[in-house]
Amino acid sequence: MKKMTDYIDQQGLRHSTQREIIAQEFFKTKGHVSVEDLYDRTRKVNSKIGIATVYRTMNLLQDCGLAVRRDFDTGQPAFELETEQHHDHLICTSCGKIVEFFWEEIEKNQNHIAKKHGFELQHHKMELYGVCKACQKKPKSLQTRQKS
Amino acid sequence: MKKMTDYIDQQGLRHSTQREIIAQEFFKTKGHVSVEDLYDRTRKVNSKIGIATVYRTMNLLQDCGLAVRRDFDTGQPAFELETEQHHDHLICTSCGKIVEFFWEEIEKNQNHIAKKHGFELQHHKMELYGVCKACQKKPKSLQTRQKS
DNA sequence: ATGGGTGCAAAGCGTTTGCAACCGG
DNA sequence: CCGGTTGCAAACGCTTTGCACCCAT
Repeated sequence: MKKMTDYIDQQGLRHSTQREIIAQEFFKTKGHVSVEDLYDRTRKVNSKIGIATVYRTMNLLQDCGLAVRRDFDTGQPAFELETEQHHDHLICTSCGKIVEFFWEEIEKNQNHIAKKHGFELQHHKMELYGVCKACQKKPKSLQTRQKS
Repeated sequence: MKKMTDYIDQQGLRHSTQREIIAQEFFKTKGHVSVEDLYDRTRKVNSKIGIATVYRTMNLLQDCGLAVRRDFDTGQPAFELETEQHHDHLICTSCGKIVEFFWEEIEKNQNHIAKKHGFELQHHKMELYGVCKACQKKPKSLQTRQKS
């Protein structure tokens, strides 16, 4: 929160109630939020907030280094709090649940693979897709709800 | 090619010049093609082909198990020939070049990671982003052209 | 009072779809 | 001839933008 207000000041931007509400709702989130979710939740606080402002604020939060946008194969991007440590994700293809994990071997060896092919590595994306514990209990026929 | 005609017959679908042209152009591709590229190339063969037909044909090719759609963080999806062996990708963030690689450790251990979090693994996605050899020679300022 | 911020609606962009004409079997 | 296929344009879903109005500073 403070990081955002600092950024706003330092960039000569302005504070607004909308930004505060949206940021607050975003910080309240433990895991990952979609724009939709965030929009719905902010509307409960102030029903006049437009979706464009949610998009604009999320872009601002990314610029501050507070939010990261993740594009999983779920149809809609998810925002999470930026953390110091890189991590990857497990995504439930049934309910959309997202779990973070750290895999040391990847972090250690990704550079070798890149170098082997003449690439100078910048970053990577590792996503495991599967069915989470809770969804495994559902009948198979209800376990699908992927992007397409 | 034969696999497609077989599939068309067996599904009671029909053969058409458009499908043949598009499929042929797709098979001609060594690496990865975007819809745009494919559309441009098929138009050189028959300028009346519409983009909707390209989309429809690529969906058909996916249904036959001949094409795979890859959604990299490049802004536009790429289609590649379906292969027996799973592999992952290195993507040049400057020119968009795509290189395939196989990383045994990942294939072997991904299940452990998933199980550890209670997930039943279905598939994964591993992408390394960096700058390819050719692009490393360009001035740094020209090395970016990522999605956003 | 300035000029950035907001809401709304319109515009973008890539992809899909409805429909009438078309054509393969 | 029948029903799948095509091209075109319209519809879509998500995100961005233009603009007049609003409100921090």
